[in-house]
Amino acid sequence: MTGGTRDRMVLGAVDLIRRRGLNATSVREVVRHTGTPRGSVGHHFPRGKLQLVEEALNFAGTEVGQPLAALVEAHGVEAGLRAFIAAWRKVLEASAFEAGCPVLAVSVEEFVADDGFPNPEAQARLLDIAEAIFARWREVLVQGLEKEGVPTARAARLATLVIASVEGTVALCRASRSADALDEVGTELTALLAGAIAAARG
Amino acid sequence: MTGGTRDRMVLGAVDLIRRRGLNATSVREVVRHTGTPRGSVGHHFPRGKLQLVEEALNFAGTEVGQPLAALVEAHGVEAGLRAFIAAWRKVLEASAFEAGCPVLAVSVEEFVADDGFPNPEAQARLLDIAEAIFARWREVLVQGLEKEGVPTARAARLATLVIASVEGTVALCRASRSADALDEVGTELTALLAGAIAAARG
DNA sequence: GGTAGATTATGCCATGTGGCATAGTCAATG
DNA sequence: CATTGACTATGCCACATGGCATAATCTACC
Repeated sequence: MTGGTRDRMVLGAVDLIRRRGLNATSVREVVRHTGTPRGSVGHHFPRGKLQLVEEALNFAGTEVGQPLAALVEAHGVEAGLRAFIAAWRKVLEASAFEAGCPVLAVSVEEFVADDGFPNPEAQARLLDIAEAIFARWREVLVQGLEKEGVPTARAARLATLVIASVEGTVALCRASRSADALDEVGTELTALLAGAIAAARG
Repeated sequence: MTGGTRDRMVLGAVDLIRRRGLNATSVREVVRHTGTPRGSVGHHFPRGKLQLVEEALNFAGTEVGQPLAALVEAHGVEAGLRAFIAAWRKVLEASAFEAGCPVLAVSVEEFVADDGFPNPEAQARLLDIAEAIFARWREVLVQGLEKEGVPTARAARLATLVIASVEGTVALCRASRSADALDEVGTELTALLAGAIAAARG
């Protein structure tokens, strides 16, 4: 099933949105980039570009969230944080700092339809998806922290901080074309979580 | 001098990039949006859209950095952090969570020229500017922290964390159309800085 | 008043875009 | 082997975009 035209299109959309952002990613470019038949777009995605982007977002969200959840479950939040950061470093370095997080990209842009106008409904759909993805990632961390004894309110704040700061750091790294910021943020977040867990135990 | 055509264009570009992002912001839209003469674009910005965007970025960067530096200088890092967060909350709430940080937007997109192709040189110029802006903001915090006795290395890490997490949080807030994440992150960052300063004193 | 330079008005161009319609191809099934 | 439905090929549309060229208009300043 993988390798089908449809999947290649979704994958290609993820990759292009990662690099160029939402509006700079054209359906035609996805098609060129993936060597996929142009005429099949309307067949596989009857709702057009919006549907393609929605599926790309959900795919990317799961691709990150699934392993994260498994790792936190198996080895705890701290291991999860390390893996989360390591995964983003890999995305950055493997692309010479040209690729980032597609969910962030969508959160920061406004979807402009083919008529050149923003479409409030479409925009709301995309933001709903982005919000849900971030929420899922966050929830994984919240539960991991609670499992370590961190009180709910604190766990919630820390989880938000982790997601927000890592996403922000990935953007900073793209701007500076360097992973240094990831190291700095990783160090502080690691210590912060360790401290919160230690405090919960004491 | 303020209110001139040129300045209105730069201001308009800042506002549109804030909301729509880099590539969804067209020069023509800036012109429409500001009631500014279309024919003057080439006159005031001979290097075209790229130049407009460059100036918009630098303007936005200074608009944030200047007050931040003044506040940190006058009342310390913790006051600076509070103001930094409050400023972003204002941007978010005043726009119904439709506006964010233009520097972040540029960091996350790839500039695509009018021929439909990305231009490596142009992209590098924009990233250089974004990097410099983030670096300036960060430097303000670093110096503020050092002034409170926080060791250089730690101050650097904390400053990066603050910039990255607030930028990330603004994006999260756009996705969730709520300022809740800003509260959570603000609480944690405030405590973190206070702790680092207290530790430096003790 | 007139003249030079800065500013604006307006139209054109090549090109890209998303969506669609029509027609063609292919594979599985009867 | 024929037929049916999924998939693909290709061209077209209306529209937007950035840049430019030419002409008109303002605005000092002499």
